[in-house]
Amino acid sequence: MHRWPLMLDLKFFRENQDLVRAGIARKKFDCDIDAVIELDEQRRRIIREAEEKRAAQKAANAEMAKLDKGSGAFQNKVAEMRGLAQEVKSLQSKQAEVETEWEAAFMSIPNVPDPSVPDGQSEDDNVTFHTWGDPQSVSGEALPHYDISWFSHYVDLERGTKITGAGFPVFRGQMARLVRGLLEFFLERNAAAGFEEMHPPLMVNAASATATGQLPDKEGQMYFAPEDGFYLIPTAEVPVTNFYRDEILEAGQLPLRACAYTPCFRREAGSYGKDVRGLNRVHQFDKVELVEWVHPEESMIELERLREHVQGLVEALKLPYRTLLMCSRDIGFPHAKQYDVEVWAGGQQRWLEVSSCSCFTDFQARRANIRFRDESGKPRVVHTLNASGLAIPRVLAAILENNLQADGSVLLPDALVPHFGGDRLTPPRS
RNA sequence: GGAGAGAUGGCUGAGUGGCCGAAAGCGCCCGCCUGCUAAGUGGGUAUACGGCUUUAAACCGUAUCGAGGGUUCGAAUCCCUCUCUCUCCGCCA
Repeated sequence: MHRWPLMLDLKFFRENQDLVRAGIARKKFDCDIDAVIELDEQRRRIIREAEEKRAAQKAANAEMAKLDKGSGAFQNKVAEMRGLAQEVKSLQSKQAEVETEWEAAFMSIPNVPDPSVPDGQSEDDNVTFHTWGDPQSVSGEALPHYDISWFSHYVDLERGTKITGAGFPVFRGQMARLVRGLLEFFLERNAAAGFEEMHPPLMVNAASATATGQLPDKEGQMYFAPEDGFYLIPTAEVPVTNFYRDEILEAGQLPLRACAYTPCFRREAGSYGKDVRGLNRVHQFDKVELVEWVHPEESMIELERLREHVQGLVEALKLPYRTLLMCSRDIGFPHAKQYDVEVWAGGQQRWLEVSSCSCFTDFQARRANIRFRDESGKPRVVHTLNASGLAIPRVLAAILENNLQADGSVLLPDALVPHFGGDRLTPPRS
């Protein structure tokens, strides 16, 4: 009686419980698969019963349609059908109840990791997949960005705290321009690579957040406006992926590629005191995001392409980086496979994550009900991918740290010069 | 925020309590016909879930006429709530 999204391939799930179980066991999420299976059985039992009664009711209705309404036979039939009508009603409400319960249980099941994802217990088990540039080659002047004398002038965290709260920086003057230049650089480079630029809403409803997997997994990490039931987006992935929610695309349209610049809002609950200095972790930041909708058979190849594209962005900025293949316990709830790209921040002498390139296989597309017509004309669920391209604050941090000159200026990579309108950021006057 | 109008299949658009999953037209697909094209002509043309089946197809059943709830033996059709769209007014970047 209800239409619910195709959350998982039900049949696959039922018939390959062991695979699903084994896959999920490699991840870090708790979920009760037995409960889901039990609820599914219960659900199907009730559906069958309710539908049988309903079919009987409909058959009787068809007969009654042919009877004279004033006749005794008609009146008898009405009396006879009263009981059945009650049964149908109560079965249907029971069905709705079980389905709601089952759906909630189902939504808590994470995606299964791809076989190529290495086992691992923590971030220490992530595999270094690729490196580029020499971390030791950075400027001898390197300082943590937050220790650069003029940093608090250009990135005013104190006033941001006054205006809003901790973790809401105000970028000023040349730094604001540099942020804008970076965004422009990323957007243009992505557009040149075939990503359609989008400018989406910054707030989303619960259905959208559920489709991409933020709900129910990350409920506490999003800012929420209860009056309207809207969530501030933690990434443009959410509104952009939902662009095609509940749609059936044509096979010829795939792959679809989009990019979007948006501010991102993250409560970062539970990470207090961890990496929070300067720009390392803030509650609002700018990011250009890449999203793709692809044919299921191409998603893993596309992930590699996407990763290479993202690496190209970092290379254009001349920032040493490494790409990690994330291990099973370090990939996210909706992820099948994930690479993180981390740039070297020479002042802090540490790696900063600036992009996460992910393949969600059909996990998000099922929840979002995004399908395409395959060669035979049958609807099939697409695969989605996304990547940051790139997140601004940490890129900024690395540029500041790695390119700091003795006179306090920061030399900018050639690629940014036309977007910034100069080849270096200079200390503020006075 | 106030007043009014509306929401039906890929599209247009009928349908105001009883075989309505839904007329008709358009589009699309398959066939026929036709020097070619156009026209004509016959048929077909949703999705999901459940059942059956080794799988799939076929088949059977159920649901879906913006969403949710109600009335009724029976709802696209009646009632309530909500959402959205359009028009007018107000407010406002």
